[in-house]
Amino acid sequence: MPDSLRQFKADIFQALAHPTRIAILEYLSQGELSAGALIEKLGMEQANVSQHLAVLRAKQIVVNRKAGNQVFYTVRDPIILQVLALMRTYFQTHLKEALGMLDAMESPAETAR
Amino acid sequence: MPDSLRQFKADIFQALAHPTRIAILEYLSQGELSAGALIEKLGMEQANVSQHLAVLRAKQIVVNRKAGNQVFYTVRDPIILQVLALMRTYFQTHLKEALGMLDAMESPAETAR
DNA sequence: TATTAATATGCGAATATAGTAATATACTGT
DNA sequence: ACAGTATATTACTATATTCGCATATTAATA
Repeated sequence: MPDSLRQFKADIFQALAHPTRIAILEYLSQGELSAGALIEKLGMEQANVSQHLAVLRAKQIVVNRKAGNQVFYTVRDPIILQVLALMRTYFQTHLKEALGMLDAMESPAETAR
Repeated sequence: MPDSLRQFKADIFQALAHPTRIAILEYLSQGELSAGALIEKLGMEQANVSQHLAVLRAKQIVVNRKAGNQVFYTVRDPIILQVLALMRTYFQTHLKEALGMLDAMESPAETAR
Protein backbone atom coordinates (compact mmCIF):
# COMPACT_ATOMS: atom_id res chain seq x y z
CA MET A 1 0.00 0.00 0.00
CA PRO A 2 1.46 3.34 -1.03
CA ASP A 3 2.25 5.77 1.69
CA SER A 4 -0.18 8.33 0.30
CA LEU A 5 -3.08 6.02 1.12
CA ARG A 6 -1.77 5.52 4.63
CA GLN A 7 -1.57 9.27 4.88
CA PHE A 8 -5.26 9.41 4.02
CA LYS A 9 -6.10 7.03 6.85
CA ALA A 10 -3.78 8.84 9.22
CA ASP A 11 -5.57 12.09 8.41
CA ILE A 12 -8.90 10.56 9.36
CA PHE A 13 -7.49 9.32 12.65
CA GLN A 14 -5.97 12.72 13.25
CA ALA A 15 -9.39 14.27 12.83
CA LEU A 16 -10.77 11.87 15.44
CA ALA A 17 -7.90 12.49 17.83
CA HIS A 18 -9.51 15.12 20.01
CA PRO A 19 -11.96 14.67 22.88
CA THR A 20 -14.16 17.51 21.68
CA ARG A 21 -14.44 16.06 18.19
CA ILE A 22 -15.24 12.65 19.62
CA ALA A 23 -17.94 14.26 21.72
CA ILE A 24 -19.34 15.99 18.64
CA LEU A 25 -19.51 12.71 16.74
CA GLU A 26 -21.12 10.95 19.69
CA TYR A 27 -23.83 13.60 19.83
CA LEU A 28 -24.30 13.40 16.08
CA SER A 29 -24.60 9.61 16.25
CA GLN A 30 -28.13 10.18 17.53
CA GLY A 31 -28.97 12.26 14.50
CA GLU A 32 -28.63 15.65 12.94
CA LEU A 33 -27.88 18.63 15.17
CA SER A 34 -27.35 22.32 14.57
CA ALA A 35 -24.05 23.97 15.39
CA GLY A 36 -25.82 25.89 18.13
CA ALA A 37 -27.25 22.72 19.66
CA LEU A 38 -23.78 21.20 19.71
CA ILE A 39 -22.31 24.28 21.32
CA GLU A 40 -24.96 24.12 24.01
CA LYS A 41 -24.50 20.41 24.66
CA LEU A 42 -20.73 20.73 24.77
CA GLY A 43 -20.83 23.86 26.90
CA MET A 44 -17.86 25.28 25.07
CA GLU A 45 -16.90 28.47 23.29
CA GLN A 46 -18.69 29.02 19.98
CA ALA A 47 -15.47 29.70 18.08
CA ASN A 48 -13.79 26.65 19.46
CA VAL A 49 -16.62 24.29 18.52
CA SER A 50 -16.82 25.89 15.10
CA GLN A 51 -13.14 25.21 14.55
CA HIS A 52 -13.52 21.58 15.51
CA LEU A 53 -16.45 21.31 13.14
CA ALA A 54 -14.23 22.79 10.45
CA VAL A 55 -11.68 20.03 11.03
CA LEU A 56 -14.36 17.36 10.70
CA ARG A 57 -15.72 19.06 7.59
CA ALA A 58 -12.29 19.33 5.98
CA LYS A 59 -11.92 15.55 6.22
CA GLN A 60 -15.53 15.12 5.11
CA ILE A 61 -16.36 13.17 8.23
CA VAL A 62 -19.40 15.36 8.71
CA VAL A 63 -21.53 17.13 6.16
CA ASN A 64 -23.61 20.22 6.74
CA ARG A 65 -26.89 21.53 5.53
CA LYS A 66 -27.87 25.16 5.78
CA ALA A 67 -31.39 25.94 6.85
CA GLY A 68 -31.90 29.65 7.06
CA ASN A 69 -29.98 30.96 9.96
CA GLN A 70 -28.66 27.63 11.11
CA VAL A 71 -26.28 24.95 9.96
CA PHE A 72 -27.14 21.34 10.64
CA TYR A 73 -24.49 18.67 10.83
CA THR A 74 -24.61 14.94 10.24
CA VAL A 75 -22.04 12.18 10.16
CA ARG A 76 -21.55 11.36 6.51
CA ASP A 77 -20.65 7.69 6.74
CA PRO A 78 -21.86 5.44 9.57
CA ILE A 79 -18.60 3.52 9.36
CA ILE A 80 -17.09 6.31 11.44
CA LEU A 81 -19.66 5.58 14.12
CA GLN A 82 -18.74 1.91 13.94
CA VAL A 83 -15.15 2.88 14.53
CA LEU A 84 -16.19 4.82 17.60
CA ALA A 85 -18.28 1.88 18.78
CA LEU A 86 -15.27 -0.39 18.42
CA MET A 87 -13.24 2.06 20.44
CA ARG A 88 -15.89 1.89 23.14
CA THR A 89 -15.40 -1.86 23.27
CA TYR A 90 -11.66 -1.38 23.32
CA PHE A 91 -12.02 1.05 26.15
CA GLN A 92 -14.14 -1.34 28.18
CA THR A 93 -11.65 -4.15 27.67
CA HIS A 94 -8.82 -1.98 28.91
CA LEU A 95 -10.83 -0.09 31.46
CA LYS A 96 -8.50 -1.10 34.23
CA GLU A 97 -5.40 0.38 32.66
CA ALA A 98 -7.36 3.40 31.54
CA LEU A 99 -8.56 4.03 35.06
CA GLY A 100 -5.07 3.41 36.32
CA MET A 101 -3.85 6.17 34.05
CA LEU A 102 -6.60 8.46 35.24
CA ASP A 103 -5.93 7.70 38.90
CA ALA A 104 -2.27 8.35 38.44
CA MET A 105 -3.11 11.72 36.95
CA GLU A 106 -5.82 12.79 39.35
CA SER A 107 -4.65 11.55 42.73
CA PRO A 108 -0.91 11.10 42.73
CA ALA A 109 -0.93 10.94 46.55
CA GLU A 110 -2.61 7.53 46.55
CA THR A 111 -0.10 5.95 44.24
CA ALA A 112 2.86 6.78 46.46
CA ARG A 113 1.97 4.74 49.55
CA MET B 1 -19.57 10.28 29.15
CA PRO B 2 -16.92 12.17 31.08
CA ASP B 3 -14.36 14.04 29.09
CA SER B 4 -11.51 12.03 30.60
CA LEU B 5 -12.80 8.91 28.85
CA ARG B 6 -13.03 10.76 25.58
CA GLN B 7 -9.49 11.86 26.16
CA PHE B 8 -8.51 8.21 26.44
CA LYS B 9 -10.09 7.44 23.07
CA ALA B 10 -8.59 10.53 21.53
CA ASP B 11 -5.16 9.41 22.71
CA ILE B 12 -5.58 6.08 20.95
CA PHE B 13 -6.62 7.80 17.74
CA GLN B 14 -3.70 10.16 18.10
CA ALA B 15 -1.37 7.16 18.29
CA LEU B 16 -2.88 5.86 15.03
CA ALA B 17 -2.64 9.23 13.32
CA HIS B 18 0.61 8.75 11.47
CA PRO B 19 1.26 6.89 8.23
CA THR B 20 4.35 5.18 9.60
CA ARG B 21 2.51 3.88 12.63
CA ILE B 22 -0.32 2.65 10.44
CA ALA B 23 2.24 0.86 8.30
CA ILE B 24 3.77 -0.70 11.41
CA LEU B 25 0.39 -1.99 12.56
CA GLU B 26 -0.42 -3.32 9.11
CA TYR B 27 2.82 -5.29 9.07
CA LEU B 28 2.16 -6.54 12.59
CA SER B 29 -1.34 -7.63 11.63
CA GLN B 30 0.31 -10.62 9.95
CA GLY B 31 2.04 -11.58 13.16
CA GLU B 32 4.95 -10.80 15.42
CA LEU B 33 7.94 -8.95 13.98
CA SER B 34 11.23 -7.75 15.39
CA ALA B 35 12.10 -4.07 15.41
CA GLY B 36 14.82 -4.80 12.89
CA ALA B 37 12.40 -6.55 10.55
CA LEU B 38 10.05 -3.57 10.74
CA ILE B 39 12.87 -1.16 10.03
CA GLU B 40 13.81 -3.17 6.98
CA LYS B 41 10.25 -3.43 5.67
CA LEU B 42 9.62 0.25 6.22
CA GLY B 43 12.96 1.29 4.78
CA MET B 44 13.26 4.08 7.27
CA GLU B 45 15.78 5.36 9.81
CA GLN B 46 16.25 3.09 12.81
CA ALA B 47 15.76 5.89 15.32
CA ASN B 48 12.63 7.12 13.63
CA VAL B 49 10.98 3.70 13.62
CA SER B 50 12.00 3.17 17.21
CA GLN B 51 10.34 6.44 18.16
CA HIS B 52 7.12 5.45 16.46
CA LEU B 53 7.23 2.12 18.25
CA ALA B 54 7.66 4.02 21.49
CA VAL B 55 4.47 5.96 20.76
CA LEU B 56 2.55 2.74 20.14
CA ARG B 57 4.05 1.21 23.29
CA ALA B 58 3.17 4.21 25.43
CA LYS B 59 -0.49 3.75 24.51
CA GLN B 60 -0.13 -0.01 24.94
CA ILE B 61 -1.30 -0.61 21.41
CA VAL B 62 1.65 -2.92 20.89
CA VAL B 63 3.50 -5.05 23.40
CA ASN B 64 7.07 -6.19 23.11
CA ARG B 65 8.96 -9.28 24.05
CA LYS B 66 12.71 -9.36 24.38
CA ALA B 67 14.54 -12.32 22.96
CA GLY B 68 18.24 -11.90 23.46
CA ASN B 69 19.45 -9.21 21.22
CA GLN B 70 16.13 -8.49 19.62
CA VAL B 71 12.76 -7.05 20.55
CA PHE B 72 9.65 -8.54 19.03
CA TYR B 73 6.46 -6.57 18.70
CA THR B 74 2.84 -7.66 18.51
CA VAL B 75 -0.47 -5.84 18.45
CA ARG B 76 -1.93 -6.31 21.90
CA ASP B 77 -5.64 -6.24 21.09
CA PRO B 78 -7.05 -7.34 17.72
CA ILE B 79 -9.74 -4.72 18.06
CA ILE B 80 -7.17 -2.24 16.83
CA LEU B 81 -6.77 -4.32 13.69
CA GLN B 82 -10.56 -4.32 13.28
CA VAL B 83 -10.46 -0.55 13.46
CA LEU B 84 -7.87 -0.49 10.70
CA ALA B 85 -9.94 -2.93 8.65
CA LEU B 86 -12.96 -0.65 9.01
CA MET B 87 -10.84 2.25 7.86
CA ARG B 88 -9.87 0.24 4.82
CA THR B 89 -13.57 -0.15 4.01
CA TYR B 90 -14.10 3.53 4.64
CA PHE B 91 -11.23 4.31 2.35
CA GLN B 92 -12.62 2.15 -0.44
CA THR B 93 -16.03 3.75 -0.12
CA HIS B 94 -14.55 7.20 -0.45
CA LEU B 95 -11.78 6.26 -2.81
CA LYS B 96 -12.94 8.74 -5.36
CA GLU B 97 -12.65 11.74 -3.10
CA ALA B 98 -9.43 10.39 -1.67
CA LEU B 99 -7.92 10.10 -5.10
CA GLY B 100 -9.28 13.51 -5.91
CA MET B 101 -7.35 14.90 -2.98
CA LEU B 102 -4.23 13.07 -4.04
CA ASP B 103 -4.55 14.27 -7.62
CA ALA B 104 -5.02 17.80 -6.44
CA MET B 105 -1.84 17.50 -4.42
CA GLU B 106 0.30 15.69 -6.94
CA SER B 107 -0.67 17.30 -10.23
CA PRO B 108 -2.09 20.75 -9.58
CA ALA B 109 -1.74 21.59 -13.29
CA GLU B 110 -4.60 19.27 -14.23
CA THR B 111 -7.05 20.83 -11.83
CA ALA B 112 -6.70 24.31 -13.27
CA ARG B 113 -7.90 23.70 -16.79
C1' DT C 1 36.98 -7.40 28.78
C1' DA C 2 36.73 -5.17 24.23
C1' DT C 3 33.87 -5.20 20.11
C1' DT C 4 29.92 -5.53 17.51
C1' DA C 5 24.85 -5.84 16.73
C1' DA C 6 20.13 -4.49 17.97
C1' DT C 7 17.40 -1.22 20.00
C1' DA C 8 16.24 2.91 22.69
C1' DT C 9 16.71 7.68 24.26
C1' DG C 10 17.93 12.76 24.44
C1' DC C 11 18.26 17.02 22.06
C1' DG C 12 17.33 20.80 18.76
C1' DA C 13 14.91 22.69 14.71
C1' DA C 14 10.88 22.79 11.88
C1' DT C 15 6.16 22.27 11.61
C1' DA C 16 1.42 21.40 13.22
C1' DT C 17 -2.35 21.87 16.46
C1' DA C 18 -5.40 24.04 20.07
C1' DG C 19 -7.33 27.79 22.49
C1' DT C 20 -8.80 32.68 23.03
C1' DA C 21 -10.29 36.99 21.44
C1' DA C 22 -11.75 39.77 17.86
C1' DT C 23 -13.89 40.22 13.49
C1' DA C 24 -16.44 38.78 9.41
C1' DT C 25 -20.32 36.66 6.98
C1' DA C 26 -25.04 35.16 6.23
C1' DC C 27 -29.63 35.08 7.23
C1' DT C 28 -34.18 36.86 9.63
C1' DG C 29 -37.42 40.10 10.97
C1' DT C 30 -38.69 44.90 11.23
C1' DA D 1 -31.62 49.57 5.16
C1' DC D 2 -30.97 48.17 10.26
C1' DA D 3 -30.59 45.32 14.23
C1' DG D 4 -30.10 40.84 15.95
C1' DT D 5 -28.96 35.95 15.80
C1' DA D 6 -26.18 32.01 14.14
C1' DT D 7 -21.99 30.53 12.41
C1' DA D 8 -17.32 30.94 10.37
C1' DT D 9 -12.77 32.89 9.95
C1' DT D 10 -8.52 35.29 11.22
C1' DA D 11 -4.65 36.46 14.13
C1' DC D 12 -2.00 35.39 17.84
C1' DT D 13 0.17 32.58 21.53
C1' DA D 14 1.20 28.32 23.75
C1' DT D 15 2.02 23.68 23.33
C1' DA D 16 2.81 19.24 20.94
C1' DT D 17 4.65 16.35 17.18
C1' DT D 18 8.06 14.85 13.99
C1' DC D 19 12.54 14.18 12.23
C1' DG D 20 17.59 13.74 12.03
C1' DC D 21 21.60 13.27 14.49
C1' DA D 22 24.29 11.79 18.23
C1' DT D 23 24.59 8.96 22.11
C1' DA D 24 23.23 5.42 25.49
C1' DT D 25 21.86 0.74 26.69
C1' DT D 26 21.72 -4.20 26.47
C1' DA D 27 23.05 -8.62 24.81
C1' DA D 28 26.14 -11.72 21.99
C1' DT D 29 30.73 -12.85 20.66
C1' DA D 30 35.58 -12.83 20.09
